[in-house]
Amino acid sequence: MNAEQKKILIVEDDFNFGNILKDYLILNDYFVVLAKNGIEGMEKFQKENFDLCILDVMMPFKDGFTLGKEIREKNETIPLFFLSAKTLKEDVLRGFKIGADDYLTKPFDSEVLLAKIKAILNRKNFFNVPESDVYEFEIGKFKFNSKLRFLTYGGEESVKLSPKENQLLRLLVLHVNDLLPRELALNKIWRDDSYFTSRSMDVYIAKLRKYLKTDAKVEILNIHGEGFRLVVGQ
Amino acid sequence: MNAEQKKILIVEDDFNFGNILKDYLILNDYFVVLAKNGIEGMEKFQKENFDLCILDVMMPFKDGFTLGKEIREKNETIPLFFLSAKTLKEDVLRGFKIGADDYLTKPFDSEVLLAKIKAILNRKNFFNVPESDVYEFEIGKFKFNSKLRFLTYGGEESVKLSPKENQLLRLLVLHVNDLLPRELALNKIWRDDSYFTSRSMDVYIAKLRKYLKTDAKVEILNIHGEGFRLVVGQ
DNA sequence: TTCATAGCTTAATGTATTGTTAATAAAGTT
DNA sequence: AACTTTATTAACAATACATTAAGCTATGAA
Repeated sequence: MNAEQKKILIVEDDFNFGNILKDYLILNDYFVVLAKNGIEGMEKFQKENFDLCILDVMMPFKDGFTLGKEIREKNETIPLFFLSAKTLKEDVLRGFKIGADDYLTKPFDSEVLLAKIKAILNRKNFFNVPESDVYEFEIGKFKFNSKLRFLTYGGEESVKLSPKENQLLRLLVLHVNDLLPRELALNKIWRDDSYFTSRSMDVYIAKLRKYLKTDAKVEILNIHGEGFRLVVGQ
Repeated sequence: MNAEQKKILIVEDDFNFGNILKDYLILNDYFVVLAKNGIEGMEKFQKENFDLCILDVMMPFKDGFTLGKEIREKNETIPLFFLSAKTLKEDVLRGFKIGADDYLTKPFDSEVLLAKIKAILNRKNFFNVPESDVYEFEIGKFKFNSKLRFLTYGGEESVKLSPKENQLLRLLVLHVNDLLPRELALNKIWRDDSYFTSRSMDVYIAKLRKYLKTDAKVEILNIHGEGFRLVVGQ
């Protein structure tokens, strides 16, 4: 996949239908992961960052509603589409109650689905952060390598960063002098924005501040209620 | 209205249908404004902050698509629902292209509409997104950044602004040297103009005056019974 | 398998920020 | 003068954040 492509997770137990849908979306330049059931769907959801989930409702082991609910608990913002042959009002209502962005009844028009996907993914929101392949950064007098996970000050005295420290610092650097919204970091790194992950993030901010305090010109500022901001003085 | 209610703008030329819809939503605890056509719809949209717009597609003078487009230009994130008797695929696609969040064909089930409204308004998606791309301003010798919520004087000595201070100053700046009607600020920021919110606004005016007094050429004047005016001397 | 440990989460505690309301004074209007 | 509107400061409660420490858990070495 290339960095600009949006990632879509499809969870669909009907092998044929799932693959047709997958191919159609790939043809339209999305990066698609297909899971065969709810269990697998949750696993794949946890493993990487998706921009959208399309869930079939009727599936063995774990149905789409249950899966959708679990995903919604982990991530309050990711768009969810339900697919179903059931056109019962109760089901539709249930879908929206879980926090669906749309409920499509089979058969549906693929062009309309595509339009809906586009509309929701092109919407301007701060979760649309382009991926980047860059992994070497300068932060004041520090050098930060996010691939090898270390931080050096003036060419020596290297600090090893843990995976989470590393990811957080990386996100901060990618937004230098600008706002890194709290929710963005939680969604990207923790894949879950609950009270506790938010506390956890605070702990990591404290750790990073400790590492960075050797250079007085480098600071992590808080913007109350919004997020953090890595400032590098000239 | 009370400040917790979500505000919905309905634009619908069919008087009966519009009123039924309005009453139904009011019954479900929304604050609703009904406009009879596209022109009036745009006027009302400009006056206060809505959380959602429901637009009928076929209307005289200005159709729903045109209005939707204009609203989208002003506000990239507000949820838009289109209502139409036309079920033509081309129309649906056109709606989504404009940036619709949903396209409902009449007749539709009111419970389903309600579920969709709830789902989209309870979503934590869009609240934090800056309303506009312009967020850097000069006020005399001050620099004001409404995205990062700070105010600097002569390049240093930065004052952090709280969300409310920030919104108020932003509105004042957007009306520099001109009247910012009290009512407008209350509707936009407090979403409610009662006695208490008005007192609250006075408190914020006092705070801003304190921040701005370093530059004698910058003043917030009161226009008795009308509102405030941010004056910047040459 | 057991053990040590790095890495992460949760708890505990303290501090800061924010927005509303109150209290009181001052200014403007009629 | 009587009334309304605005000014300013302060008290308060509700959140949000900061920091340190303690408690888990998965991983890999022995």
